[in-house]
Amino acid sequence: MSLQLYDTWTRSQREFTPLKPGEVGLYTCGPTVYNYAHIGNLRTYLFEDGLVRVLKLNGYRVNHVMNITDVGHLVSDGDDGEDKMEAGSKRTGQTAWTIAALYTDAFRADLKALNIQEPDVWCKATDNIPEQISFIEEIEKKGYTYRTSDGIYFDTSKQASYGHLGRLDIAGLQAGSRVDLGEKKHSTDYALWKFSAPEDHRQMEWDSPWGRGFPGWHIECSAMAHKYLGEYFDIHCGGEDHITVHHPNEISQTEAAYGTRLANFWMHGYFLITNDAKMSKSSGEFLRVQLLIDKGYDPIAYRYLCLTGHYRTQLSFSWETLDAAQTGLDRLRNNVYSLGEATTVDAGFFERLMEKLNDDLNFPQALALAFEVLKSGLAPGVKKATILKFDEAFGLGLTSWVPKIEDVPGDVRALAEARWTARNAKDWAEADRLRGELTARGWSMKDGKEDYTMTST
RNA sequence: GGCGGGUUAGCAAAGAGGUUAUGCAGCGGAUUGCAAAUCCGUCUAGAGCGGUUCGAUUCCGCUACCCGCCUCCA
Repeated sequence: MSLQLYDTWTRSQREFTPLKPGEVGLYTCGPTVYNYAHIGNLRTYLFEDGLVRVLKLNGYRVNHVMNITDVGHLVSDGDDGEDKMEAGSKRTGQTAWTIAALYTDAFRADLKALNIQEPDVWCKATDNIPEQISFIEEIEKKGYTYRTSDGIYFDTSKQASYGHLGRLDIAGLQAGSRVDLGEKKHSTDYALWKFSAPEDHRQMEWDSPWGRGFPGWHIECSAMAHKYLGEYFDIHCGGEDHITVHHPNEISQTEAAYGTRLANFWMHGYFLITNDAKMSKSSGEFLRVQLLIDKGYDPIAYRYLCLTGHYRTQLSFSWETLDAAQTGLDRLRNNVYSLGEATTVDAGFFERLMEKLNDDLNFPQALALAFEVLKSGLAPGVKKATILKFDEAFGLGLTSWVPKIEDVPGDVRALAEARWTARNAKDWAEADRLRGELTARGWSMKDGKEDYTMTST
C-alpha cells in the first residue's frame, strides 16, 4: 500500500508522492523559546517524528527543517502588546538572548528524553533577519503591503485565495472579530514588520528599509522555508491551532512573493487535552517533561500514550492514562527483552504494519498489531526481530532497553540472602518474616527458579 | 456571531455495513510454600430520536451535550 496522508489543504486523505523522487522536504513549525515546552506542545513534535519515521520506512530521504522562534511574537492579540522574549527577559532578569539559548537547550533536552529525532536543519529567526527583510521587499514589490504608524502590513483583501487552508469565512470573521482593527484595513491583515516604539528600547531590534524594528510573527517561517526548502516543497506541519491563522498567513506571503502555496501537503497535529480543557502556557501552570520525571514516570511512557491515539484526534491526558501507558510500556519492554536474540523479521506482519502506518499514520492500530505479534505462534527470535522493526516507527527505544539493575544496599542484600536461604530450607515462617522486613524497607523480592530479583518500591 | 470536530464499555482509544480492536483496570483459572511476575480465559460498549438496509455502533437527517479555532498558542 502506498503512503496516504491527510492533507488539510484538500481536507482529504490522498496519496503522497514526493516532488523530487526519493526525497521529501519537510518543514515543521518549531517552538517559541520564551519558556519551557509543555507536554501538549511536545505531542505535535511526537506526531512529526512519527511522520519522519514512516517516511523513512517508505524509503524516502527526509530533509527536515525546524525553526526556532526566538524573536518577535507578541504576548497579546491585535498586533500589539509585549514581545514574549522581552517579557521573559523581564520575568527572569536575563537578556532576551540568554533566555532564547536557555529554552532552546531545554527544548532539545525534551526531544531527547522523548526519543524524538532532531531535524536536519535548525534555523533561528534571529539568524535570518536579512532573509526576512528581502522576503518582505518581494511582497512589497508585488503590491500587497501598506504602512501604518506601527508597521508594514499584509493586505489580505488583495488575495482572492486568502484563508483557503483554514476555510476562512472572511465576512463572518469580520462580524465576529473580538479585536480592535486599529489602523489595519481588515481583521485578517497582519504585520510583516513592526516598528520599535521610539521611547521603548528593545533588546532585539534591527534596521530595515522601513525603519528600526523587528519582523512580524509569520514571515520567519516563509523566509526560512524558502531559504532551506525552496518555493514549493512536500510537507508543512504544525499544531491544529495553526490551521486558521499562522499557516494561511505563511501561505499568503509565499503566494504573494513566489506564486506557490508553499507546500504540497499541510498536516496538523491535534491537541492534548487535560480536564476537558486545552493546555496553555498563558493560563499559568503547565506540564513539563521534567514534572513527569519528578513523579517517577519514564518520559517514553508519554510517547507510548501518544501512540495510543491518532494524531488527528485530540487526546485526553490524566495521570491515570499515563499510569496505564507506563504499565503497558513496562510490560512491552520486559516481554520483548525476554524473547532473547532477534533473528528475522516476519514479512507478513511487517507488511501489515506498513498498511497501518501508510494509512495516514495509524499508530494506534500499529501498536495493537505489535501485541498481536507477541501473542502469535512465531518463534521468539522472529517475534523480537519483528517488534524491533516496528519500533523503528514507534521510537520506544526497545532495541537498547535493558531491565534496570537496581543498586541494592548491603543490609538489604543480606536480608534477601537470609530469606533465600530460609526459603530453600523451606522455613516458610522465617522467609515470610524476612519478606516483611524487606517490604518495610521499601524493597520487594521476586523468587525465581534459580535466583531472585530485587526491586525498590 | 462565524467555521470545524467530537459523543464507543470502569479509564484511554481504533477499525470495519454482517466476522475478537488494542492497552490499562476488574473478574475466573493455571503456576507459585505464600507473594510477585508470567500465561490462559472472561464481563462491562458505541448520547437520544428517526431514516436507508435483509442487517447500523459503522451511512443519512434531526435533537442534546462536549470540544477546538476565529486572540500569542503545538
